[in-house]
Amino acid sequence: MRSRWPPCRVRHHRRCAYTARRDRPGRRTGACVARGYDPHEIEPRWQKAWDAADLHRADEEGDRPRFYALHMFPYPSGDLHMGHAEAFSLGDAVARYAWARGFEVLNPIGWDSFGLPAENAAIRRRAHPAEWTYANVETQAATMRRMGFAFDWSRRLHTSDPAYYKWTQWLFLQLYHAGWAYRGDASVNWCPNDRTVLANEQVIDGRCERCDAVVTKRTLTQWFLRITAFAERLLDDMAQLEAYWPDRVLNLQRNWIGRSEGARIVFRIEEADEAIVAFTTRPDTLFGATFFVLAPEHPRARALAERGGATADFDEYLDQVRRRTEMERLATEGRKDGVFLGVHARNPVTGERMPVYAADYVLMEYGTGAIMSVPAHDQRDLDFARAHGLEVRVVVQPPDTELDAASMTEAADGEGVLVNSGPYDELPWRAAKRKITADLAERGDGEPAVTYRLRDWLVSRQRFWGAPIPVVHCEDCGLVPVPEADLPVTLPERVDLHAESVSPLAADPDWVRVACPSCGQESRRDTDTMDTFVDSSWYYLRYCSPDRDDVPFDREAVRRWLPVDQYTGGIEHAILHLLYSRFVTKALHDLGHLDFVEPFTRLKSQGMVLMGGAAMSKSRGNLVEPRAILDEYGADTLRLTMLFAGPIEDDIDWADVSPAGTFRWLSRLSRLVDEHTGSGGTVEAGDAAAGADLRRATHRTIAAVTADFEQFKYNTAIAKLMALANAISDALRGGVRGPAVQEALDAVQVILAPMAPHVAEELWHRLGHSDFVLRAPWPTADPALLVDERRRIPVQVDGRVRDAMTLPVGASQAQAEEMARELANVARHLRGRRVARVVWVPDRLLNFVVADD
RNA sequence: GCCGGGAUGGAGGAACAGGCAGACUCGGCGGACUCAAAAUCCGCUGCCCGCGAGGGCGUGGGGGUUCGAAUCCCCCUCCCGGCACCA
Repeated sequence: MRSRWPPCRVRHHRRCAYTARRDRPGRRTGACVARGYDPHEIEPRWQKAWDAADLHRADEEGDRPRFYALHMFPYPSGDLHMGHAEAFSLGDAVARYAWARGFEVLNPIGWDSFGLPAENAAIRRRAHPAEWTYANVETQAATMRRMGFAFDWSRRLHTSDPAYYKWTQWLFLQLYHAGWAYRGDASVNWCPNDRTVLANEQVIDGRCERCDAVVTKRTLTQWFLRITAFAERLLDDMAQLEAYWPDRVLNLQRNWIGRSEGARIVFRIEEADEAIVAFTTRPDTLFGATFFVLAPEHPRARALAERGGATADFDEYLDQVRRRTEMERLATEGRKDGVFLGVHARNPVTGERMPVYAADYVLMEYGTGAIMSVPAHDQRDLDFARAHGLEVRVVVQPPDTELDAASMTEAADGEGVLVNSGPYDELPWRAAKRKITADLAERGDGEPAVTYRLRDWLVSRQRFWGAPIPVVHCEDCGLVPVPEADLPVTLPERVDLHAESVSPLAADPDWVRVACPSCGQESRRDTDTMDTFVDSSWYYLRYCSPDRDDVPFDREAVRRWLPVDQYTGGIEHAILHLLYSRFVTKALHDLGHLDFVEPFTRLKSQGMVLMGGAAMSKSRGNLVEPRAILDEYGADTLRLTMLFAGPIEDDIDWADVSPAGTFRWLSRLSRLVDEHTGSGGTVEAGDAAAGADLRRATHRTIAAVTADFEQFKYNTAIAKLMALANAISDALRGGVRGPAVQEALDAVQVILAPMAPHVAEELWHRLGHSDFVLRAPWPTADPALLVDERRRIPVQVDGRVRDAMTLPVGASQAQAEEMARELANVARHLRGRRVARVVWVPDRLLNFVVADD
């Protein structure tokens, strides 16, 4: 059907909403009818030009200062989502700003391309995981190019490439040789659905982080990395991150590491010639310990039960406990169960015999797996004592309440003064802690100790799509690491992912069979692959020299670029990825491979992108995809909308923002430039004072916006650019022409370029420049233009603003008062009242304080 | 329970370091242009009283410090994030 409207005359893309509207009249129109602003023409054109000039390649030579801008690399699960769009918009703004500030910038990109989703997709599609993975990588790469991100594509990497995971395996062997990778039995988290073990960090509320299945415990022999050996340094080195990382992230890591100070105390078992060590943070309550509890999995528990004649009870309890899921275990909180082992531990200070129990409220993984129980001062112990009829004895008297041991239901776990504690009576609890610990140490019955909540990092995965653990199991030689020369241990090209009983690699006998590197006899490869967080724990090093096949990273290049100057990424990686990377960096440092101990000097985390208050998802029907926005408005609008929405660390609700509004502004800016360049000549035809006002506005904006960029406050930076654009518009309307306008528009483009690079580039060229805007130096504010000649001073009477006056800067109080008293409204409020005092804040405010008498 | 962060117009948010609360944007209302619509441009837009000049109230609630508090102090409510049978 032929439209009765004339066709849009403006040269623009067919997706322009004007056209779309004619085709589909019911459709709510976007703003895309702007004369002169056609992102669908501008954006590809400049992307091509940048590529042709190799503009974003990081130069290894040259003597400009270097800046490593890194954004967390994506996992290729389909196309980029809105979260990626925001995150990379931030990362790209950081990188482009660094360029403008004169740095040589490294802004690389790659993919975290190993992982379980590829395997699940492969099972559904009966294809190799690589197929799905690399197809998604290409999709994401294409969208990134449309977004116009200034990546150095020549350094692109994928963790699933053998050329990369060869060095992930090298890293594993480095840790192994240093004794920081070990195989151990442990009660581990097992996801029955994904049929693999999980790291502690991947279990959320007793469920699998990935698939939400209820996690159970299994005792298996697995590979661990000894991150706990670095716990103290992971805490201590936060000192150097404090000013540069979000407090929130450091706080999360501190919580996660969970350092607690206390003592290890030795308790001798009455009926056996042995001693069990317990960890406590409250050695001051030792006189109140009335029983003793072991974790059911404690290595000595069964032997003690045997000695106490409680074997049957113990076995039954252990069996019951083992069948519990984590969730069931937690559900027993408050109604403690456990079993008496028939033996007694001697309290080293009171000499009393304390019954020994096994109960699963004591965890084998924490402390020593054994505790002294002080029911009066620990809620869990009190619950247990009440359930089992055990004695409660108050030994720390809190300052404000009277405790009754017989009836108390809430343990007093706070401060107080010692009672019922022999020689320690009347000591404040903190002093008693130190004293009792010291006395025990002197007698050999204990020592000060620190325990961490952090566990060693479980890295074995019984999955296919990951880096194989480069170890051979030989009957004679035991564990034999694969020699470095034989790396990488590559994945088999064909794989059956449907094997139910064993992991995919174990199901491939040809792959498993290998000659022992040590003795040559037929042996078996380790069939586990590594947690993908191992892959991502060192990728920032690989970007320095991604093509080297003889070393994981070129030491000189690492020296040139690292540590990362500015790392950006999602808060969801506050613990896992960031903690692992910090650990690996420290380990490689200690092994002499790096000369720094923290990989990321500065960190900024962006918030999430929501839609209607909820996470976007296809099933929820609130999914907005970057491509849709790109199609309608282009990359600059999408990027700028994200950055304008609010502080970058806050969540964005897409329902609250307006890409149409952003698009309108870019169109307006574009028209402003055209209006200026078409206004003819560079003659200052306008009012000289108005021109000077515009120049002051320009320089004030430069100064303020620069401060904003330094603090990642892009939302306010954009607001200030908008305000300057309004000022330019007013100036043009007021007849101002020429250099003042040119200067203002130039500044806007250079400042806008990190956030909306295509339109800034286009307008920069329309303004008469021939080189790329990326090569233009960041504008500097002229201090002389930051000072006002006159200022508007509010006048208050008794703290309430009654009027305002304009005074020259530096005016005296006398001048100000004189002028203020003549203001009609001020005079009115002062009439008949006595001025008791005048507050004069030079160049800011005048306040008459009146006395009513 | 412990640790951390919040609460400002209809919405997102702004306010250096205690000094005109609400920048900038979205939305809304009115006007110009148009046969009409879109787009564009101009103006208004915290609430209440008032024709107006102007006045009162106002940054989750209550108290305090101060000439002056969104901002500092104390108490409280609610929201978000993390940790949590961790001895």
